[in-house]
Amino acid sequence: MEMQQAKEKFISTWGSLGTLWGINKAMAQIQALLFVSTKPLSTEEIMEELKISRGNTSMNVRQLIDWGIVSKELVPGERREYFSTEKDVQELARIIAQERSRREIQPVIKTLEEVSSIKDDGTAATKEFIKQTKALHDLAHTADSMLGKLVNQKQNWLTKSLFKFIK
Amino acid sequence: MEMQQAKEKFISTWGSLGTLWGINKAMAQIQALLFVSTKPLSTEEIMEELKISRGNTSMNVRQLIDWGIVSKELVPGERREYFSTEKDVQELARIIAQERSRREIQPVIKTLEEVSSIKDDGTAATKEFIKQTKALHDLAHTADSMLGKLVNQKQNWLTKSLFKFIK
DNA sequence: TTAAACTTTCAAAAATTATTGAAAGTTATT
DNA sequence: AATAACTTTCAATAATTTTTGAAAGTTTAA
Repeated sequence: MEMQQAKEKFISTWGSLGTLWGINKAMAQIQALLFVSTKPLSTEEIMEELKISRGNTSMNVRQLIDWGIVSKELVPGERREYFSTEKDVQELARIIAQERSRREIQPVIKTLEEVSSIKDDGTAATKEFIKQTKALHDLAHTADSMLGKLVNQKQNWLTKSLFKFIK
Repeated sequence: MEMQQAKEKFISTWGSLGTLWGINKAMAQIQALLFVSTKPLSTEEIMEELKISRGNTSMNVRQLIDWGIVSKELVPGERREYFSTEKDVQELARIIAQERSRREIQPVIKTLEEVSSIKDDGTAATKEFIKQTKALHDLAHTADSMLGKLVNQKQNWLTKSLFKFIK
């Protein structure tokens, strides 16, 4: 495979994987592009490479910044803004896990807590509802704490935890 | 909060959470409905409760069966089919993790392996590309193996691994 | 202060994804 | 074999999400 072809394949695969970590295609592709770039890129260059509009580029870059995985680079003497992404995969994974937890998992845990706390009126239906939503709440809470622990270990968290697990 | 209200809130929250585990709203809602039901439900009952069409119900139930989290229950002497979902949250989580890995993560790992194996032509761009995609491949591979290990522990896998980790 | 170089916003359009409902298919019963 | 009771399929439609592009906004420099 040629470099150009490999690059396109990588960007497109990473883009379609966006759903896995809850972001849209363009956002994931911009991140992918920056991730394999040797230097920060301008809006113009991103538009050009990915064949997307200025508006789309602007909005998605802003979102990536909001997620904390892309930052502005100011080149002295240059007017335009350049962007680069976190290059360390472990750090990247940490940030993504942390953000997904905060944005999606935690609100759901709150809802589960709420609905599992309704008054038990003694009917089988209510008993089942409380039992099952409580179980889900416990699981979600446990999984989220685990993620939290992992995520707070800056260095080699994944490898370390895998090692501990296998042991 | 009243039972009916709590149930609706639970089903709707679980439905919107569908994206988190990569399935659509109706599919997640059907699963949620079955999850808190005291008995298996027929297509008719699902349609009624969720206000969705017969076709939609049929297709999504079939997909849930395909995922391995819903099964047909045959009631003796009855013509119609009844459906129920896996009621154990840990088992449910295991199945979901396993399926997502198989359907989405593993194909991506394969692509990462492929694109990171291109010939190094000595340019900085190619070197960076290989380095970064290799790092991503390693991370994805490690994370997926970890998931695999967890997922193969039938009993209390999450709690166990959390315990080990904290230790 | 004005103009140039850039970024952001957002309503409209396009693309994608989900849903419907009726027809076709299947299975069990008489 | 015919009918009834169900399930599945799929083309059409609806809903949702993404993308565009041009106008508005901002910043820097002359």
